[in-house]
Amino acid sequence: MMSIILRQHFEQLITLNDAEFDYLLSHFSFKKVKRRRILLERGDPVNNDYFVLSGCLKAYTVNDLGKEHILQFAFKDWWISDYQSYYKGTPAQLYIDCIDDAEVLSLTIANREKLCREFHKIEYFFRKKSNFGYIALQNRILSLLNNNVRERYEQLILLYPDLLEKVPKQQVASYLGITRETLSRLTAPAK
Amino acid sequence: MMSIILRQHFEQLITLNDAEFDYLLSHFSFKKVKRRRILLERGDPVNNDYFVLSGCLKAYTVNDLGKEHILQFAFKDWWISDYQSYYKGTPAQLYIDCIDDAEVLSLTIANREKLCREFHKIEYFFRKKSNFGYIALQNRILSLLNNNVRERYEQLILLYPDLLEKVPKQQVASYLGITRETLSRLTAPAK
DNA sequence: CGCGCGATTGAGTAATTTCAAATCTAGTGG
DNA sequence: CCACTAGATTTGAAATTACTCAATCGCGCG
Repeated sequence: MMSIILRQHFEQLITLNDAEFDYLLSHFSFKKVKRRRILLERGDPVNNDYFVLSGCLKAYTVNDLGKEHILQFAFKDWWISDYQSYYKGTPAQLYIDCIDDAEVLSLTIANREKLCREFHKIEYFFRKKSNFGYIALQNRILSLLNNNVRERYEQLILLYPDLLEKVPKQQVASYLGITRETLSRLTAPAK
Repeated sequence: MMSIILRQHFEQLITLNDAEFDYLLSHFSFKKVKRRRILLERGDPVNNDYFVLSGCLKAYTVNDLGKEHILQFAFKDWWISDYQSYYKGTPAQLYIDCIDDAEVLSLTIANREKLCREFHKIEYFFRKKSNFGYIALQNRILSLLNNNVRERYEQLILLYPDLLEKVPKQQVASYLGITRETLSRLTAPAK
């Protein structure tokens, strides 16, 4: 079953015996999502954090002018949600769409907290995951502050070499905070 | 003593009796830092996470052209470090300077992990802190992606109304990812 | 075949940076 | 108390970068 992906994911940081993993898994629910389906819309209650088994998703905002800005992508082994609203119980600020047919395991905030209470090592796991996430976001901020558009693009491709195969260029542009035209000119042959 | 600040900080999320708090506190060391002193330089080993009791610090990078980009400020009740290097044990990428005479409590990574191992509720505390930090960084990224310079500035002042009293404007500009000249023109009387 | 989406290209425009110089301010020493 | 200085801020003008708008191209899917 696909749940082996979740188990391996947890076992990168902690060890679980079969009974523990089964118990853990029982707190998730499995879901298939089709390409272009919307998983979450602004204003919705944010009931779940999604662990991606396969496929590809994006979380983004839409501004007054209707422009999308992508906060994160999520592929196999990644988590995605509107965390602000998930943790605080407020309505979603973000949208989450399926870019490519996906399978996810969703975890409610209540179940997450329950697991953390019941198992010290799961609390440890999520602390570490959050630490790594924090570091990744700091690096993204530094990249936005320090680097020009070309450098940001090159760093991104270095970090995720197969991103362009998974995601349309205009969405990469949106993630970088530039227009699709500017990205297109970046990758165009040096005039 | 100043340590009451630390206790209240922890007690926002968990409860500690006197013995527990004393034990916790014994894992920190107190330090005074003078204005303009450098607490951490690129290449240093990152031994500590700093909890600020008073004063003001900044964490920043310096690029090839010698330009500073401020990743975070830290005032009373905040934590500051080069987390990537702190958690991974690699040499510092960031600088940390004292903007205003400060008192801090420092916590080594070994002591942090020890406390988390020994007290489930401290693990809980740091998980929650990391979650909140993650959310704050996501919001900063969204602000960088979604908003123009004026909007970013206005949001920042809304979020930290007394920032300008604590920090020179050029450092606010550096935090926003713009030049001091641009910030100056923002705040200039509408021509 | 044709539609729709994504990507590219060109031209003009807007925002921000760069560089240079002038001004202001707080703290220091005489 | 005043003059001096270093740091911080402001202002101006030119250069650069990215954006907007518009048109075109390409391609896969139904």
